[in-house]
Amino acid sequence: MPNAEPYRQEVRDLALFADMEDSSFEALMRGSYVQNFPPRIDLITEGETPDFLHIVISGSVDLFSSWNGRETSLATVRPVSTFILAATIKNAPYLMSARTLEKSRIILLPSEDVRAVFDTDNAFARAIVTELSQCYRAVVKNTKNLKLRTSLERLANYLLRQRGRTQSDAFDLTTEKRRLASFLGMTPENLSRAFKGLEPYGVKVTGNHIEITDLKDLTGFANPSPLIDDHSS
Amino acid sequence: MPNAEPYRQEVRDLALFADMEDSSFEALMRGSYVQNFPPRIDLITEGETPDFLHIVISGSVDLFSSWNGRETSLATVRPVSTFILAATIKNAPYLMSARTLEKSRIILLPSEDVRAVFDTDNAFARAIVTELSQCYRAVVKNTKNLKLRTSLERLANYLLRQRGRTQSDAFDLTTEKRRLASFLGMTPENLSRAFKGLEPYGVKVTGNHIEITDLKDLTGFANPSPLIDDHSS
DNA sequence: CGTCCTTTTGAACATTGTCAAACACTGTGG
DNA sequence: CCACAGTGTTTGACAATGTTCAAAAGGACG
Repeated sequence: MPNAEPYRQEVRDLALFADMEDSSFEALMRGSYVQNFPPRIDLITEGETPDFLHIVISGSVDLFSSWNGRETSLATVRPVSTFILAATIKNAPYLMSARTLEKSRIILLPSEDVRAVFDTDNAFARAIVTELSQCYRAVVKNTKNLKLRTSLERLANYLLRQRGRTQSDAFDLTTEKRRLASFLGMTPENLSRAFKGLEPYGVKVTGNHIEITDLKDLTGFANPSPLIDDHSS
Repeated sequence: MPNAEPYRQEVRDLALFADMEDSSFEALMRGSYVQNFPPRIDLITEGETPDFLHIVISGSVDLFSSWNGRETSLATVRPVSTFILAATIKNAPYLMSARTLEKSRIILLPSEDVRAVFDTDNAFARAIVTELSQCYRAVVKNTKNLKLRTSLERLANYLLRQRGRTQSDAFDLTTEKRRLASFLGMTPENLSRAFKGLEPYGVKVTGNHIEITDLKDLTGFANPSPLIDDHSS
């Protein structure tokens, strides 16, 4: 397997790796691999023990989970960022499965190396705290979103967030509707109807394309809150 | 306000504080307070900036959140453990509110002190990583519980978890049913009916008292998974 | 063009929430 | 000690929300 050397700088620029000692970073890169995956390839399966910390360089990855024949999408990982840090550090079984959504390039850092560097490099240990805090808070926000809102409200707020990301009232969904439905905690059928249900609030849907024609109205209905929808803090 | 000195050992024994330098621990204890709160007192409100890291010494605390006039219970904190660590470390607004459920004794460590010690004490920084990983994984499990299971299944698994905690087929609920409903993501009325719905699987309810008369049957229905229900790893 | 998959639509159904009322429990003050 | 208020719980009827199943429509791709 090819070494991850060509992507050294991209990795180094991630907040997680930016402040660590050069020697620690070298140690991590030494055992690293890059791999290219086609779409819809399973990368990890929940319940397994973490062999690698994964870094998405290009493409995108779906984190999902199954139980009793049901399946739900929990998050999408986009470049450049890592996933399953907590499992790697604790050396505990994955709680989520991961599969590529599209052709993706992924760096694999052996978990043992990550833990070894965590034990010796204090700056790295602190960067992990920052990263985990962020992840924790993101999941708490997601839980509030699920428990405090109806599916229609979740969709409305999702669209407002996309609007914020793209800085535009018209944009394309970056996600298959099927997966979006799962992510928002509903069935595809229900999502389809939810889009219709937002029409009165100024949402126009044409295939993948969304147009928000009455921002004030939609915002009034969605009532977004920084304590749920802000994805930066 | 009284200093937390009398509870020094209980705090020191927490995994979060066990490995840190003596001098760091002193620095934390120096600025600390203990306070006794009556039941149903608001301790913190979501959106505020974290002044203190809280440690529950006795009693219990409800973590909850509100939006648009709705409210949901997210967790219960029982002795001896801390809460809102992530907000304290990131110095970011609380995502949850907290109130005492019963008469409670709580230690308050000034957030600034906690962050200062985090910056200088490497063992403490690593202990925080362990704690945050655990919290993160707990919330992920909770999300899976919410998204993959019906309310009846969540209740069944909750009862099995209580059975595990008490090591007994007959036990009392430690929580008001009203709050349990909110925690499980349903209304009190729905919970009441859910208890009835579990009767066929060998669950007998008398007020607060639960008796599991057919463990095999209930387990068959609940189908618990370590990747959702195990609250230790 | 045909196949496969996603999306949409309709209808029936299941689950969950809402509202109102009755009931049970707790603690207070007369 | 009892009456009473206040709160939590249960029950019933109903409404809203969400799911399932089936089928049609639309797109992507070999």
